[in-house]
Amino acid sequence: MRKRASTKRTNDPEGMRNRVLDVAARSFQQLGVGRTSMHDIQRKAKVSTGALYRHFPTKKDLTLAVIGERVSAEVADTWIRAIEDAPTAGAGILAVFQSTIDHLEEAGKVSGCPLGNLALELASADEDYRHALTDEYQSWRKALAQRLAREIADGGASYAGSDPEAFATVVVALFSGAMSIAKAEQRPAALRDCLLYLERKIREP
Amino acid sequence: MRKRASTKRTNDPEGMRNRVLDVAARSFQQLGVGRTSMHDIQRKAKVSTGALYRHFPTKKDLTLAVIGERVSAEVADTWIRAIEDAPTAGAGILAVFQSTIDHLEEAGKVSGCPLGNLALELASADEDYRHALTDEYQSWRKALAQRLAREIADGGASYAGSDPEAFATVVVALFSGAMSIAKAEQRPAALRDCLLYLERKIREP
Amino acid sequence: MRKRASTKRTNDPEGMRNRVLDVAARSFQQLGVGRTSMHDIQRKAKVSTGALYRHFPTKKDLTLAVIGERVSAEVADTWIRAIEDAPTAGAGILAVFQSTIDHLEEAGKVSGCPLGNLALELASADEDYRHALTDEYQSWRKALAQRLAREIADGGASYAGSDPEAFATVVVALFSGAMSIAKAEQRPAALRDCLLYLERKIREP
Amino acid sequence: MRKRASTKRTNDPEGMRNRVLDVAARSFQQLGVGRTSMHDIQRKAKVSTGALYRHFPTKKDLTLAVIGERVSAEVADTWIRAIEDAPTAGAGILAVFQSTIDHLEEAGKVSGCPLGNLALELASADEDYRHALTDEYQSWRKALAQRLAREIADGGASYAGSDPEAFATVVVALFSGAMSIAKAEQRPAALRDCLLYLERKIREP
DNA sequence: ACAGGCGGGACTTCCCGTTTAT
DNA sequence: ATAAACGGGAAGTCCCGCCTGT
Repeated sequence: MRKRASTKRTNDPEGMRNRVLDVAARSFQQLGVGRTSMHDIQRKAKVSTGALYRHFPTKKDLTLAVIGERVSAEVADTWIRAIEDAPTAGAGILAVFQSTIDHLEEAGKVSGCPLGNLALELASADEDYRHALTDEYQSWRKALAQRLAREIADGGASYAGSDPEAFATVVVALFSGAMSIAKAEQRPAALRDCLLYLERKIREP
Repeated sequence: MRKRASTKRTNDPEGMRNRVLDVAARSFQQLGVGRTSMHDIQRKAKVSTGALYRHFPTKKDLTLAVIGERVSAEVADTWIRAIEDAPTAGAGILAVFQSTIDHLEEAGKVSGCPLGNLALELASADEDYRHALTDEYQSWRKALAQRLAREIADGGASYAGSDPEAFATVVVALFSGAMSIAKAEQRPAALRDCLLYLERKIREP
Repeated sequence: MRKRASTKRTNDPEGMRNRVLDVAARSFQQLGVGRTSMHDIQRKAKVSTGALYRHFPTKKDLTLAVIGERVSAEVADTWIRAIEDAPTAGAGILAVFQSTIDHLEEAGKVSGCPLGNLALELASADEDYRHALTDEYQSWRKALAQRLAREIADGGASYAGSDPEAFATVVVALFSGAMSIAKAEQRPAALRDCLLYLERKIREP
Repeated sequence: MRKRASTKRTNDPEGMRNRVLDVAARSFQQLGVGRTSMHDIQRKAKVSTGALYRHFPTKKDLTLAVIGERVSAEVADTWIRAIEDAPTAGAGILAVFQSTIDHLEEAGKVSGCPLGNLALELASADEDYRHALTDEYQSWRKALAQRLAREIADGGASYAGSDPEAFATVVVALFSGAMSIAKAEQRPAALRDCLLYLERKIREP
């Protein structure tokens, strides 16, 4: 009862895995996990069912891999490195808001914060998702808080008060929330309002 | 204790409609729209298929009704009335954060902001949803901004700067974002951090 | 985790079932059962997985339905009616051979005898298939044998000897075997040889 | 009883090849090519994957080898030699039918004609298969036709008419077709009917 | 008005033929 | 030469939103 069709095949597990993760990350970001079917991923990544399920036995496995390998990297690239490379924590924060606004305007549409999207969609679904997502939030806030703490110790960053952790949370919440509103409205106005507010607080505390 | 002069018919269209909306709103909030099935709603609201579809011909109709009638009311109850009834806008904002934290601790679990949940899930799915949701965000910010504007005109609310609209957005973003984090972490710590920050800014500007 | 997409739908169980059977019968005949996938059938019949499996829970169910409703009808149309309508059994037999050859030449390819194809492929796979297939062979031979018996009783059809059953089997075997060879060779030469032989036997016994 | 002067290596390439062909031929005959997996063959022939693929890089190669070396030999043994060794072509034909019936009754099951089975399964799949299979049919008919031609030239075999080629085809078709029916019915009745018919035609033309 | 039928499609399991690391 | 990994794809289960005969 089997069909045999012989076309040449090449084994490239690493490339295959990456292709799937890329496609999945992109679709999860734009449509959400629920609206992305495994079949869509197969088609867009040009991967067969067998190959897909060899690397990611369930959709959950794939989703967790996207969170741990792609969303995580995106948070690191967008926020953590930016914060660390900036002259001051405050300058880094403002820079990220500004560059996010620029990107959104270029793109012409707002698909939201990769981490925030998944957090809202998956947090109530499953403990494993929740843990993976809190880990990402933790890294994000920790990177911010550590930089702030250093500056506070050096007598700077007075806008953050004496509690760098709390202020890090405020920044993360502000960004996540503004992104939610921006996504609903499909325009970055909310982000711009928050940037304005932060500029005032950071530059003239 | 007396029997009401009621008709023979056991039907109660209005009551049924409300029952369905209640069940749906609750489930949408806790599981999301996608994970809530019409069958579940039927069962929990004790309504038959035909009766349900008489009132809400499609799931989309039901969802829009939940947004326009239930989520809207929740935003009004939780934020708009609280802001208007409080002695000052600032006090109102702090009170809402505080009471939200109290509620979450009582409930022992965090299902997130009703509006934020739906916004993230539905915004990218359909224009009709998006419009209904932005309307809610607008009302929320507008109520805040108007109160702030009044106080600024009276020489108060200096923490809000000169732009009440922008500060309103900041508050909404802060609340939404903190709720996202709180939902992911299943604890209201992020809200508490934000409350702390706001207290400092509002009380000693 | 569900996607909802609303496109209009129409319920037509009967039409759907027939569309599937048509497509399946055609593909089973041309490619064989084993080389026809349920997915192929879905695509060609423009039927969704759910709809397909509602009508035919397994591939076996579909295959048995094709045998009992389509192959059966084809045998009836091609052989049984032709035999009954012909002036004599012999004339009928020759006519079927001739018209088969004509059809094959027109088509330019030989996909074999619908019943024979399935018989060879499925007989060793499963008892249920076997029974369904033998039933068809029986009807075919029975129709031939009865016609022959009538003519023998009337003093005709001397070429068939005194045993109409055995001669019916010979005709069926001759046709099936010639079709096998014709399919392998992709030309109707074998059928023509058999027709020649039968003509000689029937016309000048 | 003496030990053979053999090499250290336990390998026996020729023997392995034969073992594989035997196992494959047997399984192809009983289950068909499609229902026979390379893994089954490996296991039954006690050969490792690599060893198998050294001799037969693809399943197609193996299948063609089975056709060209095993099926071919079976046709030669069963029909061609029998025809040549018999006192007359007619006697040979009858003998083959008879011995086939005897074998089937002994075996208690009917797996069909090795050539016919493969022909039906593979003819429509691939040109290479088709050619290999038509070659076998050709040899079979040719052997029959040549013997008949000799006898006709000697004034015998009047039952075959003047066209030995056509009658050879009739015999082959009759055998193949009867085998199909016998396989479907799992009893050699159809073959017996055909034998009866042929006896009458050949003995008392 | 209602229960059950219908069509839609997502997800997963299974196994097969082939390739590759060892 | 061997066993394990790999990519391909068929078959099936499940449930959902919607429609319809009674």
